[in-house]
Amino acid sequence: MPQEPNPQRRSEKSRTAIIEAALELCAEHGYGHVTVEAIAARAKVSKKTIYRWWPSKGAVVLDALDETVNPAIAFPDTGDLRADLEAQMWGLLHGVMTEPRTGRALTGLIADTQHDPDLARSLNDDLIRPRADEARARLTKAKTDGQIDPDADLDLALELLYGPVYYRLLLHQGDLHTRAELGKLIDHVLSALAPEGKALARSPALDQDH
Amino acid sequence: MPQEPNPQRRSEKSRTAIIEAALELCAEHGYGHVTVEAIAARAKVSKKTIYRWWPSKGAVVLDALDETVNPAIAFPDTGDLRADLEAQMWGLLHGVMTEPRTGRALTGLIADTQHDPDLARSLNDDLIRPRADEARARLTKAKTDGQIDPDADLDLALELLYGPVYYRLLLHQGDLHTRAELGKLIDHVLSALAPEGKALARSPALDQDH
Amino acid sequence: MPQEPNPQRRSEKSRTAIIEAALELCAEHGYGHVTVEAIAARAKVSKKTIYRWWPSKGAVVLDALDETVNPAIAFPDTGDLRADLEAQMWGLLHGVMTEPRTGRALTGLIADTQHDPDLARSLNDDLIRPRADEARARLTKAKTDGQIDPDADLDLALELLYGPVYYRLLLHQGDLHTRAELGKLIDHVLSALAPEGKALARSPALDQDH
Amino acid sequence: MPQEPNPQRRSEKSRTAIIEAALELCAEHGYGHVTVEAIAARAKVSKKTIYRWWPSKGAVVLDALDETVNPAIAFPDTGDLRADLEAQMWGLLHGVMTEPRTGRALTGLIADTQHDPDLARSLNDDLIRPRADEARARLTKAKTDGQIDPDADLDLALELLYGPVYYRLLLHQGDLHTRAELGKLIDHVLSALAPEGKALARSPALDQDH
DNA sequence: GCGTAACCGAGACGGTACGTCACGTCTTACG
DNA sequence: CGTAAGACGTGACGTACCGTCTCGGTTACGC
Repeated sequence: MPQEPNPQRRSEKSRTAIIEAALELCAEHGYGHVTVEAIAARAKVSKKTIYRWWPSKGAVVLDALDETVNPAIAFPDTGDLRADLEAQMWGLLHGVMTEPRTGRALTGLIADTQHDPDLARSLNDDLIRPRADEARARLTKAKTDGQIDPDADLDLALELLYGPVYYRLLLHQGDLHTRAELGKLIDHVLSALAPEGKALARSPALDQDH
Repeated sequence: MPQEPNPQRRSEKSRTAIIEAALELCAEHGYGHVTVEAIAARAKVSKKTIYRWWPSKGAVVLDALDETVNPAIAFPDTGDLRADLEAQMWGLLHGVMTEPRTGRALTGLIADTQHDPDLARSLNDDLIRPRADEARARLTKAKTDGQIDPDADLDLALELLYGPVYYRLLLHQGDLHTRAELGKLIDHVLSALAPEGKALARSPALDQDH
Repeated sequence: MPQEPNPQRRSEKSRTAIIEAALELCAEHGYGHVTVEAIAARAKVSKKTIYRWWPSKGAVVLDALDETVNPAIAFPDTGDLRADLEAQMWGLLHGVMTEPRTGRALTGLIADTQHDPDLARSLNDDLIRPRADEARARLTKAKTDGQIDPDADLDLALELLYGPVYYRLLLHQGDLHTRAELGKLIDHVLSALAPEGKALARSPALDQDH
Repeated sequence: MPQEPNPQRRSEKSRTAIIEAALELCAEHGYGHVTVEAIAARAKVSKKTIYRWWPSKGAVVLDALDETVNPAIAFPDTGDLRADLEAQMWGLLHGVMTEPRTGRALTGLIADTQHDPDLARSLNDDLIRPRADEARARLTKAKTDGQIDPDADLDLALELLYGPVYYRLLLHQGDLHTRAELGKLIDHVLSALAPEGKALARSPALDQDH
């Protein structure tokens, strides 16, 4: 029998210490230089205890992010779609990606998924997709409310919003969007989503700064 | 790559064998499972020879990609901006990212840049930025020709084009854009760039498939 | 050996396999061509396990000799000093130095001490000095018993006995003392140690063979 | 054809620089830590040049010692056998073994002979045996002159003289004989060699210091 | 006195082994 | 039974030297 560990008896103290240690070490040395051995040492925990509950360091960090990051990137619903989008995306940029404890952890985690399909699945299931679903739900609601065109392709819109953000995160790591750039990005996408009557002649978002 | 040692009598045979071995191993086992030892063994070369000319396996793979990938993603100039964009981006998707020898190599390389700033710089300098510069130049030319709005923000446009592509590459790895999706993406961005007189009432790209 | 790590749960099986492998490899290829990697491979043990408990291959071989060699060079006490000396020295020559498993190991070890002071100290403490102490004790007892001159310089005597033996071992490696030569050597030194009344007119040991 | 190097064209400058560098490096780091690469670098010489003329670093050091050491250990002949012996042996101890440039070189060289039979042969042929032959010749002359017993076993005598010296050199490296100890050793051996008429009742050399 | 063949410096090359690191598994003793 | 401690086999790391091998350049012999 593979005899899975009985989660009833799991030590909450150890769990917390491990998650805490993982984030701290990510902040200090960067995800790539964090090792299971170091997490165990920092958390005063046996390596066995880590491997009993998680399959890899990536899974630990994912759990850690899951607990830490949610408040910063929750999707609000104030009725003002543009404000809600900006709030959530700014939370993502400012509350997660530039926070030392979580930013390097997140990019490292995404990096790890390139050679760990299980981790990729977990990351999507636990972190990425739920946010996307929230965002899609918010856009769908706006569509129902008549704030955006009923024919708009919401998935394309989501890619146009989040693609550039992650693109910069992963390929220009230090150089994320400023609040102004973020605003321009959102303006552009939203203007294209606008219902026909309210459509602007052309998207102002692609005007240059002047 | 910053080859400090004066490459006065560098062995071209070894160099080629190393680059070839690196790409083959990426194709077979995935970038993350490639080791310098394996490259050396496959290329029948001493590890020292690899370390003499490259600082890390990432640098080797970068050089390998640089040589292999350029034809597929060169930026054409047929006069038809939309066709040129689609050709280049489809080359990127189809000729690089889904090619076994280069696709896994590229994503793994990007992953590695998350904890190797030198590699990140090299990747940008040698691979990413030159393509972006070509694309920007093509757009600028189109602007000069009056095909796109003189006030258009070309950098934003580039992010809107390439962001979603890399976003999918890195976060939904198996699931890249189809040709149709790519076309829609390009249509959307180009329509927003169109000069004022020719502006469509609203971007057709955000219509759903029907 | 100064085993810093607390040897609480050290694997006896590994320890034995390592020591055994070390001696076998010395016998097969000679100490100088033995490598830690080869010992590890032969003993089916990780290199790390060797380095955990010993600082160098020399230390391993020293431990191995210590366990293997002791019976052959124990100092007997039959009451007959000359016989005891000859027995012990012949054991050293025949039971250690010409045994394939130990002979090449010992000379190689001594060689290594020339550039490893820690090893030199260990070799003296664990192997050389204890034998010298036993021999000195045996001579001291003989002095007490009146078998040798009470004024005799025992340390000089020890050097005269063992010096030539090691001298040949290290400088004429194949060509150790025969039993007859050993007997002559012992006779010479003992005759010089004889108490005054029993002194021979001159040492017969320096007569040539005839 | 193996085309041996033509010694006529050999660069004396390189030869000297190599030998000089070898001894310096022995003095600085100890024979065991000297490498051919370091010798080449120090002597501003190509490795190829070293390997062209010597088969190994041991051979270089042997040549170096051969040139440097001879004056210190030449065997004098003043007519006074005891004085001659003491002079030569003290030269060996003081002029060679405790000299930084030569002492560590010599012991390291002897160490190396334990796993290099060619080097062992060269060392004996070039350095060890010639001295032994000189010593034996001096003793033979003394025998002819009637200063020592015509039946004396000169080879045993040589072993009794030099064995203890090398024994200490190799096994108690820091702790060589003092002049007094050396004198005692010589006295002991010579007294045993004395012709019958002059024989002492017993060897005074084995009396303890008092 | 002038080619030309050898030596020379420089250092790249294929190798072997080094000693270290982290992996993921395991064993032991405690609570 | 979960845990802390940590030894274990595995395998890759990046480095150090080995001894061999081109390279051009320089030197000195022999025609």
